[in-house]
Amino acid sequence: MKTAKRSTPGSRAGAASGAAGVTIEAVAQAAGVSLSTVSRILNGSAAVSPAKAAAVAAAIAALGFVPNPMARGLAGGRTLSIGVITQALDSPFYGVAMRGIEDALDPAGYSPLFLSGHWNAKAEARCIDVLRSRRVDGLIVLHGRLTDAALKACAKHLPVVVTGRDLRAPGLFSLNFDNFEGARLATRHLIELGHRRIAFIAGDPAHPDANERLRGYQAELAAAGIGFDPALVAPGEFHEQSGLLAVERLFETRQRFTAIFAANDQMAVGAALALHRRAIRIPDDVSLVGFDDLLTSVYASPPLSTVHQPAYEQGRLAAMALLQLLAGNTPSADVPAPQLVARESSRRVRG
Amino acid sequence: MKTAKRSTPGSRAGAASGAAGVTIEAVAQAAGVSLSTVSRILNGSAAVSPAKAAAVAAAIAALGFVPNPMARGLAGGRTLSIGVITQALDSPFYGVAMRGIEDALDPAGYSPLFLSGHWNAKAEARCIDVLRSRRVDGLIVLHGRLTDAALKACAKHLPVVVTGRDLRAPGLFSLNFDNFEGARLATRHLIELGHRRIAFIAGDPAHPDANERLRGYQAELAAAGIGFDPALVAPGEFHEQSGLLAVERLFETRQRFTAIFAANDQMAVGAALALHRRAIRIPDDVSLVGFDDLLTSVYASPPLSTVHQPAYEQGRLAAMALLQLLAGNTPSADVPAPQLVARESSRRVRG
DNA sequence: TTATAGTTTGAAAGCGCTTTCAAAGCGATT
DNA sequence: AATCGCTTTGAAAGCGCTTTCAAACTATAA
Repeated sequence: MKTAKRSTPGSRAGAASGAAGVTIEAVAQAAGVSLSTVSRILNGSAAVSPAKAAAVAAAIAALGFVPNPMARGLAGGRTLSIGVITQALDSPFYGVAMRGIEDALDPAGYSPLFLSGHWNAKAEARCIDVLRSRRVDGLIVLHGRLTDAALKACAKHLPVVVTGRDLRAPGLFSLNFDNFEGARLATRHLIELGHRRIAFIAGDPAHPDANERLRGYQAELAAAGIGFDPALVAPGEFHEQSGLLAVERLFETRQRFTAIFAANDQMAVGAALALHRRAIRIPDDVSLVGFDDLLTSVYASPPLSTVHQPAYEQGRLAAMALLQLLAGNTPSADVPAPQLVARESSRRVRG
Repeated sequence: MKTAKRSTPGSRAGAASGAAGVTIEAVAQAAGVSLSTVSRILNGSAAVSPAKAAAVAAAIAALGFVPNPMARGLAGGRTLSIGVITQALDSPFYGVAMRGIEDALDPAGYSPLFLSGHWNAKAEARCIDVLRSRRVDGLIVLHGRLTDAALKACAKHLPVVVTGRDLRAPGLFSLNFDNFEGARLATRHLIELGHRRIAFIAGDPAHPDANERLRGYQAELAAAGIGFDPALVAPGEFHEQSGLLAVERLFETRQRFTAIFAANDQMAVGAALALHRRAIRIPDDVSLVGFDDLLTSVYASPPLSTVHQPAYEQGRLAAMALLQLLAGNTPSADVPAPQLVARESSRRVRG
């Protein structure tokens, strides 16, 4: 069978649809030019007479030729695939970013290759090895745990775009969201509603975003002349369970507060459940504000007031920046500023 | 630079970590055997003397050799990559299945290649073309919209595993979940709690699962001697908004019911919001049961009673079945039976 | 008209691997 | 000791493409 296939190169049993199996050689033959000329047209790597270019274009269209990414990769050309290191495939936040990446890459003919780093620098390093062995043309790292130095080193071989930090290096572009300002917005919202005792559920301190959000909370409190009370800050880990536990802890230590600001929506949801369990009504008894604006937050009961973080846009912008890098341009990207989305989980404090 | 690289094949500027750039030739040289022998050992494609095998293994370890998937793919061997057609990268349900796939594939050395079909047969067909041009070794289709015939045709070239249907063909394995039984379980749960007027929020009728769930609801009603009232069935489309709208419609048409069974959790969440808006308490005034058991359902307020669907397991089993197919075995897989998870959104009907 | 520089083109090498093919090795058989 | 059949091994072809190199043009200047 293999033998048969080899002896009749054209007989690839035509793909279901499309026409995998059509090689560059077939195109060259059909167009009456050499193999190299076709390649040059494909890659725009050298000038070719308009006449031949037209003939080749026609042949490509007629035969439905699609270049084989494997062969391209092997030969040292582009593979048209982009490695993406995400943290978890089922993350409600990164999932949306992944969709943004896919949508931006697709029209350019690139395919993303997603690997999970599991919030773990070692795993991410492994991902990079796999991705490089697969000859990806570029790399997008979504909020990686890798050190800046490791990322810079990687960028020496491969264009890299990273989200969640500010880093500038050759072949490296970074995209960040203003978490500090976002947290100020959330806190200000609560203050404007008359709240003075605002509890804060912090995120994983290993995560720079978490610290920025805490800083924003403190800064806005200070700006409003409200003293910062460390007892009102409950540690969390960015997942639902930790939000629930944080609220439990707040009650156990007998804190008094009229509002809670959770450093992300997942913890806010956990917090909401803790309140629900104690028959504390949102927003009548306690106002609740989250951060991220996950898809699900719109349909929480009540719908969650939160700071919108443009996950889709971040993914899309990261991909577009990488495309720019690949094209040899200097990318630029305007990550939308944080915006408060006031829904039904926050209201004026009861006088 | 290119020239320099080529003229000194070994000088690949050593990868950051690992050692991409070590070729099979280097291994052969180090082990004092021929290139083909190394390949044979790598693929187990022929008997090799133990002495040489040991020498090669040692050389591989010493050099940190990792086969180049591109070259393998080109040469007609395996690429160690598996195409996965999912519906949306940010789906709370498929995301978990994707994680299951990743976890099962990783230890076997395979990498998944995720593409979204957007619930659309045409898009899926395109995905298959891309995947085949990338020479994936196998295909996993998560609840595809492709016809059975298209899938079977595809399986002629490539091992295929598909979820969400029952289909048997050479090179094709399918995995299904018992939606009918799951819906019976949910309905029975409500009936056992004393509910007689149970509204049903249906899913997208284009989706076989949706119809199975409706059938299950009807069957269990019949089994309990409760007449089926079509007016109690509100159409939905499997997303939150449609769940909310469905409840609105139920109220507009002045239906009376003490419980709602939504064909998935996302619609249940939408329904919960609609009830919340009307100050109808769950479960005190109306019981609510969903289907799927999404991660987020545990933290809904109140936590949602639902039918657990093993998304992670389905992903994992699909991947393992494909691995079996690849190994030339006949796969088998036991998708766990549906299980009702009674949480706090359902309770005994008020006498 | 002929030499000169620039442009377009094709042949061929090579990317790293798998696989065929035939040669070599080896023990068993007569 | 010579032969047969089996297993192990290496050389070489080829997967589909990119890229170098040099040949073949073309236009321009002398």
